[in-house]
Amino acid sequence: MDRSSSDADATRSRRATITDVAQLAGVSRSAVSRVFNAQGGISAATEERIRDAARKLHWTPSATAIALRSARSRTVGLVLNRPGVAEDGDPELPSGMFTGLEKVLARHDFGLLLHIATSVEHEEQTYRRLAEARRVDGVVLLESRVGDTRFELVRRLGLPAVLLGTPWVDDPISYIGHGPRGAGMREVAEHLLELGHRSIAAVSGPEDYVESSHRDRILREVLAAGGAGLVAHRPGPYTPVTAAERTRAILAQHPEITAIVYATDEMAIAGMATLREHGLRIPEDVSVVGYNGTDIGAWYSPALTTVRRDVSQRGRAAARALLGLMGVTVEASDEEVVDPELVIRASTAPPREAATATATAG
Amino acid sequence: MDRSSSDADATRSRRATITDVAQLAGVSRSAVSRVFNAQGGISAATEERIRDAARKLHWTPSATAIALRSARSRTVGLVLNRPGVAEDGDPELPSGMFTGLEKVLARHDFGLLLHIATSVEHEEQTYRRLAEARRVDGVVLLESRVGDTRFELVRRLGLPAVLLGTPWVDDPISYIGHGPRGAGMREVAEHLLELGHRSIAAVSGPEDYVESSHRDRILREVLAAGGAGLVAHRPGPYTPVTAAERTRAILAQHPEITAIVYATDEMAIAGMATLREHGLRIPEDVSVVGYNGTDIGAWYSPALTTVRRDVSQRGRAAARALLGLMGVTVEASDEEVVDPELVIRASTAPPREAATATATAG
DNA sequence: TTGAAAGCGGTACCAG
DNA sequence: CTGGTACCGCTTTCAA
Repeated sequence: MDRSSSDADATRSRRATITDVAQLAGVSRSAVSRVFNAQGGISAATEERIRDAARKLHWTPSATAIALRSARSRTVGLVLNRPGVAEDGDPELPSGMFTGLEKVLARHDFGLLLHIATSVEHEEQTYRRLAEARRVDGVVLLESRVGDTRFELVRRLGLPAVLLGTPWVDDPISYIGHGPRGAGMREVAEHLLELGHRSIAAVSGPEDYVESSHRDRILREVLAAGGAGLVAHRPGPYTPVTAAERTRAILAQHPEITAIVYATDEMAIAGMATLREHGLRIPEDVSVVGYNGTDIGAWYSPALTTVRRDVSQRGRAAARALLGLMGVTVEASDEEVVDPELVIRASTAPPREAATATATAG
Repeated sequence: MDRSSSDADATRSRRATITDVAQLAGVSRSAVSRVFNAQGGISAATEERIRDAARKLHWTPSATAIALRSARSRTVGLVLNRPGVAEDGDPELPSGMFTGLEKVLARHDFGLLLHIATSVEHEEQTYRRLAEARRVDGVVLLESRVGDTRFELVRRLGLPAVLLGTPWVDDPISYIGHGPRGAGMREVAEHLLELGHRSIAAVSGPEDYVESSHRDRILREVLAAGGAGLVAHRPGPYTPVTAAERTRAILAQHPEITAIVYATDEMAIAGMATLREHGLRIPEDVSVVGYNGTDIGAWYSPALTTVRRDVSQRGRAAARALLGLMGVTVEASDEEVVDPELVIRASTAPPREAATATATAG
């Protein structure tokens, strides 16, 4: 009873269309359409018949037909730019962000179309294609870059867009910025200053990433104001391998540093491994701070001091903003924008000098 | 020259349609269609004019119109089932898999529609919606479960599907299985046996996940054949917190164990933290093995012994299989299916007893 | 080699 | 309150 029947069903029985429903209910297609678009003007009895028919036929309006008719696909595009994927790297996806985005989009019956690009050109090419083929009604832009040409591009394409980050120049694009507080770096700097660190290094993200350079700037400013210095600053891609390499370079040139701030938790972990290879203990010899990332750092030993940010919340905010731009009425959100939070764990401690000084003083 | 012109362009100039192109080229719409579908039967001169016109108008066929006309959306759906997302957990996305999938799909001009469900019911509901609204031409099923009802569901929905995993029962569904070799667990078991371990525990994934139970079974079998025992076996969700909890339970009940095999690298890291809390050294007192995951384990100290699997390759294979099912001719792939590979690092070593025995014997 | 016309599955305007 | 009908943008016979 099973082997062939299901196959046959799938092949034979054409899916029901609005016409089938109308016929079964004995009404016109317009009537069916009205019922399912809550336009009113249909008698209760008729509506009942129509809904019955639809239920019986398992009918749901075709998203494609609606898309054609309304010139809206109810889909949002997201292009992840991951250079290096070509070489089979397995880049981490910003998972929290996805869940945040998807949650809000799904609630409004929007889909999320994911693409992965391997270069800036490839990325822009992808937006262009998505827009021209009208596959999406809008896009979420990730990773704000210095010199970013995407705002201009999406505008030319007539594509509503929201940037998850802060634009590098004053630009009318909608964005979910990193907030006024320096994305948590102020707290990091203050924490290190309080502990007594004066020679600090940063292994940061790509130089042309707005957020990365913003974080560096805040770090540098607050440290300077506190009488300390960012003695070394090594930008680079967000990869553990780079972090290890940068850490080695810093140790070679600035053996005096007592703390290193990494751009991600993964990089911090790779950095700690490198520090250990050099016979340095954490946090006794060098304090280490991570950022964001998974909470895997909590399990590391020593547990990693880091900055936690609610990326999922940011994703939701971006989705709401984008829906608004696309003309969808979104429920007003009472959601607070939460500031990044410094999570102090065991990888930061007073530097040896300070500890000694204190001991001597005491 | 810019402030208003671009805005106006976006608002005013309706996007070009095939009719515009036809008019500009002085031909019929059919002619344009033929040119862009490589159907031949158009003189070189005409084709040239048509292409010129299209270029001038920046015209690209509308994906929605094509979708309606052809009854295919050129989109593949992927529903991630992440219970717990509701509570703001940030589940890791299987990134490598996505890049693998996307790469192949994009090459064939297919999009990847991502959804996130928070329960099995929600997940099935999502497939149903996607199918009924004809938003996708097929779906990729993740995480094969015991008692899985999705195969039956997608069949009923007439939705081509490929399971990334092995079905729990003999089922006609297409799938990219975990291979005959026990997904690398045979190697893990042999490695531990060779080192001399005899009392081994497993902190594995959810009991109703086919792959998890398969891995457990292989582990148990190979260990038994080698005269060792899987003395403790604690399934649970793939989370570090669970891993820590399970590790504590194992230590309490089976202090004699000398090695623990974890379901993921993240879990292994949490487990190692727990072992340390109990004053145990790794690998001197307890050997630890992870699985898959990011390569963050390489930077852990001690570097984590794990099983590496090319998930991106599996993603590509799934995409090719699915495209095939949907009637797309995919280039024959010369890609070898690579077996999971045991990566021996520093977290595994001979157990103390064995080490002593050897020393005594030597 | 090319054009005309009939849809694909809906929506919305206009009558009645 | 309900039905008829002209599209949305493209593909595909069928004729010419």
